[in-house]
Amino acid sequence: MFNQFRNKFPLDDSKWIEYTDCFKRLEVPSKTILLKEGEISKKLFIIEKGCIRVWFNNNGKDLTTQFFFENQSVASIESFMKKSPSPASIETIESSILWWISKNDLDKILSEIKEIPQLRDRFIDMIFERTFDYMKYFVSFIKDSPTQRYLSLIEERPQILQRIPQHYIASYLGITTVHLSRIKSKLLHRK
Amino acid sequence: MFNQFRNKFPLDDSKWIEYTDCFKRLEVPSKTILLKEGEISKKLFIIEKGCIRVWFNNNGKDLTTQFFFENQSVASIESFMKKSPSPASIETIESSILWWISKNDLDKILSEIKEIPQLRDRFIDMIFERTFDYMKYFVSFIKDSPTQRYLSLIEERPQILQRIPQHYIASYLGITTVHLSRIKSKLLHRK
DNA sequence: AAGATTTGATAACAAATGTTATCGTCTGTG
DNA sequence: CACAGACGATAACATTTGTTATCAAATCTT
Repeated sequence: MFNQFRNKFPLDDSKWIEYTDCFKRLEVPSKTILLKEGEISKKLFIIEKGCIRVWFNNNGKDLTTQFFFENQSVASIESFMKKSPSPASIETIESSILWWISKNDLDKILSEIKEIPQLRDRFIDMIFERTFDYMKYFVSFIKDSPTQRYLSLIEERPQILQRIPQHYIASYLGITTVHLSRIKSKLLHRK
Repeated sequence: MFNQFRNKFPLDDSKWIEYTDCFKRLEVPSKTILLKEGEISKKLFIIEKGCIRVWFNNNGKDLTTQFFFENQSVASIESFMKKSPSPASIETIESSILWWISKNDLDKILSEIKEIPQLRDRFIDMIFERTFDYMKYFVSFIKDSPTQRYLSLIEERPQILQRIPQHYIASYLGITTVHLSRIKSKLLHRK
């Protein structure tokens, strides 16, 4: 699982083994809740196989804000960094194989690798990228109609359309399943 | 203008003078465009007096995403950091007194102060805070109705209600001025 | 102070989106 | 194989929000 990263990091072997030993394997069925809204996020997950969504509960309706697939890492970042209650839940969509690391272990690793300047800068860049991603989401949500957002999904993240059940996609687009059905049917008949 | 920060930074006097000399004063009337959509952001502004909005042009309609007041700093961050065309414009709302620093000068200062660990960590924290702010905006937009968003504005940022013309507020809430009028009138008559 | 511009309210109508209910299909499980 | 539950389409109706137009008040300019 981690060998793909092995030669990207200038660490000696003993450190490398110490770090990778911090990760534990976890196999779970679909619809497993990995973090519940209100809890404090103490684990960072990496997906070996499967997919995961992050969602908010709003008066019983759920609102999905992100999907994650193989090789991506998932946590409720704000909760994870600040030890505050998570505003969102994290849940598997398919049955999945995951690896997780505790916040304690990750903190230790991060404080050590921050001394390596190129990794430190890389880390800062990553945080910026995350910020810019949120900006993009935000702007698209308030600028574009649901139809436009659906079309961009088709263009930019076809994997979502293929693997994710439609009611989660509707929730991701911020609309009801009924409305998503209407959008699809309109697009079909116009062609 | 900068003396309020003087004792927060462990810099010797010559460095302090060198750094503050990088800032230039600028006095502008209202509705001055400081950065145009599509341009590359090369200046970071700090507001001594006045207020500023950041907005996107979407098919002629504008969509305001942020307001800034006294003592806040403003730039199209993504454009500023990555030297990419800015997706947003920056414009004064009131006539304003500003201080600005060029990206070159700021980069020089940042690379120097990053060597001071506590400032470096502070800088990383600031970036995280910015990320969390965007998350909050984003979530509120997709979770709450315009009426709820308007009520939160009253609660959390009354300054905006007092100083900002209503059509910019409507644009900030993602609705038309007509609809904002309706919301206000409904709230009034219900009380 | 007169006229122009900006700002905000309101009404009438149109378009987008939500709600509820029904039905058919698919899929997994016993 | 049968059946329950999940998933998706569609219709009818309700609600929200946008569009266009008009008017009044406030503010700015000269």
